[in-house]
Amino acid sequence: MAERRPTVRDVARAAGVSAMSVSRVLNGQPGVGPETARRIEEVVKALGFRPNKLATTLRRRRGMSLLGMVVPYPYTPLFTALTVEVDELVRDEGLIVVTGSSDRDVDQERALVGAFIERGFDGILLFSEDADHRYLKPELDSGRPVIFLGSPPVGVEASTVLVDNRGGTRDAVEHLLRHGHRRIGIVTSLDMFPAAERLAGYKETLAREGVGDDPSLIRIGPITPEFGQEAARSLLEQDDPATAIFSTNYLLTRGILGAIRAHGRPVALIAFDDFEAASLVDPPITVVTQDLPAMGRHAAEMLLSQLAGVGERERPARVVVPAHLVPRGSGELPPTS
Amino acid sequence: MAERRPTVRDVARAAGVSAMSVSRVLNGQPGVGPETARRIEEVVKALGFRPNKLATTLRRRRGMSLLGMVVPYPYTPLFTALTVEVDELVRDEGLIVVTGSSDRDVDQERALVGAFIERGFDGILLFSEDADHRYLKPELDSGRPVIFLGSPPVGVEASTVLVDNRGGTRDAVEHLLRHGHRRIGIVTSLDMFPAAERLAGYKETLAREGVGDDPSLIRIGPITPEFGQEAARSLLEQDDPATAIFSTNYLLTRGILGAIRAHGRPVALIAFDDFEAASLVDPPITVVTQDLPAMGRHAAEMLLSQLAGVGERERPARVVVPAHLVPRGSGELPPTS
DNA sequence: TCGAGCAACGTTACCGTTAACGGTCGGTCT
DNA sequence: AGACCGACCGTTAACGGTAACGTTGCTCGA
Repeated sequence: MAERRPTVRDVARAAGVSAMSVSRVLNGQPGVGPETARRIEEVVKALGFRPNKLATTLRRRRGMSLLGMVVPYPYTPLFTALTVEVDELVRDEGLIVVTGSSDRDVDQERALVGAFIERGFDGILLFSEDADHRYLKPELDSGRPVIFLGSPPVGVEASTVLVDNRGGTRDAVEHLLRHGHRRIGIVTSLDMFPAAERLAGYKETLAREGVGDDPSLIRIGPITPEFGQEAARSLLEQDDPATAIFSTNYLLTRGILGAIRAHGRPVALIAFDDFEAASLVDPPITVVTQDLPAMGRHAAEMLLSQLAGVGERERPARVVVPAHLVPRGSGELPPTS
Repeated sequence: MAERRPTVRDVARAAGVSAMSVSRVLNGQPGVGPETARRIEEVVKALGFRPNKLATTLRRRRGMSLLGMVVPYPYTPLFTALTVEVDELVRDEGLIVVTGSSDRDVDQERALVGAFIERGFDGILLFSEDADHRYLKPELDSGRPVIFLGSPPVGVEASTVLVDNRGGTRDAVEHLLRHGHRRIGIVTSLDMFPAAERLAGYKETLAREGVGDDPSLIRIGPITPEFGQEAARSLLEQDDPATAIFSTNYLLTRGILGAIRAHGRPVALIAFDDFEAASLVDPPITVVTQDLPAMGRHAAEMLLSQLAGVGERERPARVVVPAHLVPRGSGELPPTS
């Protein structure tokens, strides 16, 4: 019952040396004779000694070997793919990646970030929906890596990996134009940086192509399937309806799919962000995907580089990864109304 | 640059008291006069002091306030729903839930569990695919809660939340029989406890209903979409083919859906585990769902109860939550061949 | 008036590890 | 021979917080 785990002192006593020699052997430091080292290693094995990471981290002021990823909603394929990618790249350094969800709640997001910091996490990957990150300034100054993913930090400087939201949107809109559409509806929200960027890309592209944006084709609301459904329904049923829909978010897309099905006739659709069901439904959904492996690679690189250069704070980096159009069927439908 | 965060001692000095009084105020312990407490609280706020959880945990020997969930593959809806449920139930206790994936690798699973333990996680939620858990005995003896989800521990005793795999399978098979099927194929694997249970339930039910199981209707292989696809294809194209398919796992289901589509004609299908695309495809997929909120509730209860009764080890509990058949269309198709 | 009792603190020590520093000892160089 | 060196190892004191225990001073009853 409730046995204590052995400590360096226990090992030291059993081996007839000081705790310091044990520590040296464990960390591969010089200054211990081969015979002594051998004896210590034997005792370590015999007692099943494992160093206490809390104590080590407390003493060394770093080294929990934990990376925390904060995502706004529970683990969609998007975040998952990224986590997996980062995980593979940092595993060699002995780093563990864990994920927590803020559930789209800013307070919860801050609480989670704070929890990670308090607990000595070595770095944080942050898909933030917060509109102010100044509370992170002390941490950033202290040199702890916080990498922003998807949207840039507000009020502080930090390394960031963004997606080419405008470019991806431009490709989608041009794709629809090329297939004969002139009335392209967009369903989006404004409270997230990516969504706002995508709306901007939509307007830009239509303007550049001489189509002009019609307010009656724009639906802005909460990021929920319910809003997506209602928005798509009204786009399709209004006077002078949309012949194609561009969705800026997966949750909206889910609602839009329901509306299109209820509508009866197929409607052209391009959705930002790939999702598993996209190729299972009929017709398969044309999507704009973010280059997640690239995002993960950059994020991992930034993290490792900042962890290596302890103390001295690096100049924050910022990269933008491309977004790719993946034609699958739904985006190639001609106008029908 | 690289400023240190304030410590209790800094606070104490600034407030003109001892570190211990600060500690008492922070933990709501008695023994500090109201005026002194007020002054301390002011200084705490002014310095932005936040206690160092590592130091606290090291001293108190518990209290990282972290729960780790280990899942075999990255965050499918199944695990996600459970995490969310647990998260809500333990949040009041100040506990944070994070998730890590073993990526279906037993070594990785053990490494992750070990990492959580070393880092002072207060409890572990384990969706294990390991065939031996004796390595956890010391931890269980020490009183740290490890809750097994989905499959029971092997070689040790620990609290467990299981799903009624046999019951759910029975409902599915009976459902298909009721719709006129006599040749019901099953696609499954054996290396996981739930899959084995589901196969057993399948055989049991067929036997009880006087149909008898035909080896040519059983496909056992790795849990991958590729195998699912190949298995379904052969089930549908062999002599005396299956008229209905029962899938025991989501990854298999994905492959099976592809095979059915390639097959051309609709085929009755019931899949274990719900998934998002299930209601988006045509026809919508009839599934057997696990009662995840109930699982989460039980798991959280077990955890909290074990955390409350520190030291003394509780008798391991075991509960089985029901599985429900959700008819959506694909399971109600009649035999066609 | 003494001291029992308690509130309000401070001191010490410890959690487990390691950085910084010191000491010892055998050997080399001049 | 004495100075000097480096390899090996131990001692001390942190890291940040708090349990356990002391200390102080005050109140209040006998």
